Amino acid sequence: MPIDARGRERDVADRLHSAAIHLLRRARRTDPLTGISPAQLSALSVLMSGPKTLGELAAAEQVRPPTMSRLVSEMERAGVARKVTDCDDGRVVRVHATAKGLRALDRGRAMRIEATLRLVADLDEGSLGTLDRAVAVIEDMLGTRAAPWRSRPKSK
Amino acid sequence: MPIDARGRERDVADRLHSAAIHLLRRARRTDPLTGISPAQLSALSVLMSGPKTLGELAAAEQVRPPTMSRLVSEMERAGVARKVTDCDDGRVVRVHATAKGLRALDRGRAMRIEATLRLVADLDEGSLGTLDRAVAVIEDMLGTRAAPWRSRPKSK
DNA sequence: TGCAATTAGTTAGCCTTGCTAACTAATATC
DNA sequence: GATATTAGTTAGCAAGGCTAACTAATTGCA
Repeated sequence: MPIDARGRERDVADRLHSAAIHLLRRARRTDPLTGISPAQLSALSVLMSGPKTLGELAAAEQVRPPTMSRLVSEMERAGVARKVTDCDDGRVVRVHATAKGLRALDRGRAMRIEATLRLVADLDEGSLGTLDRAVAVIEDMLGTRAAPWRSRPKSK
Repeated sequence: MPIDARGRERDVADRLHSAAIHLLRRARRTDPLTGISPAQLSALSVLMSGPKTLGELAAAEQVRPPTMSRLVSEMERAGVARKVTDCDDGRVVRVHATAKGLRALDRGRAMRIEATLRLVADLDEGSLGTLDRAVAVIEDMLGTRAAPWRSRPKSK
């Protein structure tokens, strides 16, 4: 199918992309208050389901290994994560969230979500349901399950 | 209403936020191919509906004036935008997209959207409809109408 | 066994894009 | 005409992407 025949899909893709940009720009404004950076917070949320190797973490976060390497090093300096070299394979690094990290996640997450929450809180039940379903569609689409903080065990 | 009573809203806000992050990380991977940066592309899309002052542009893009000032200067250097000092008020700078800028927008936009489109294209009709409605909800929520490239004149 | 290939992660160095603080220049106000 | 105020800019910082090139560990095979 030629791509130009996909008017509807293109329109949705376009507006979805734009909406994501503006949503994040809005949410980002509260970041300086949390004491933990967005990228760290996102990585911590992945670690909540258990330790991950650096590579797994990079893949989950859809960034390159060097990016994750630096991020994790900063997280270790900040005391929110710990790097543990694997016993069996000396190359792999397992990254654990520390107790401090988990606490920071709770705090930071709450603050970051707050901005989005303030928007969402004004919606009627129908709109909320629409968003809910759409997010599920996106999660499936990307193969990323949103961070499994709730009753949503990570299967991947 | 205490914030902890908002379980549903919080869950949606949380996952929406996370979905937006991962969606953009995915789309961003094509950026190096476009020859134009994401921020420039987004700004150009705003300019498509006509010239804007630098301040208006900053507000539309939800960034601070210095950020937009630099971005526009780079866009001018790249030949995709032009700054014109207002005749009546020598302080204000009107930013215009150039023809080259509009062409770049078409090209760049196409490439960026392509990544999202590839995801969206596999959805069934129902999921697509869900996304469509959700995006409309988000646009209303943020007061941002997605860039009016299509049949969606900017009213604001 | 020992050496080559592969794999995981790191280091170095670059770029973009946010920000605040402090500035300039133009306008508005009194 | 002196003083606000307003629009934008400059300077300087930080986060967080990337690639290229490296180290160290493991695998695999001759």
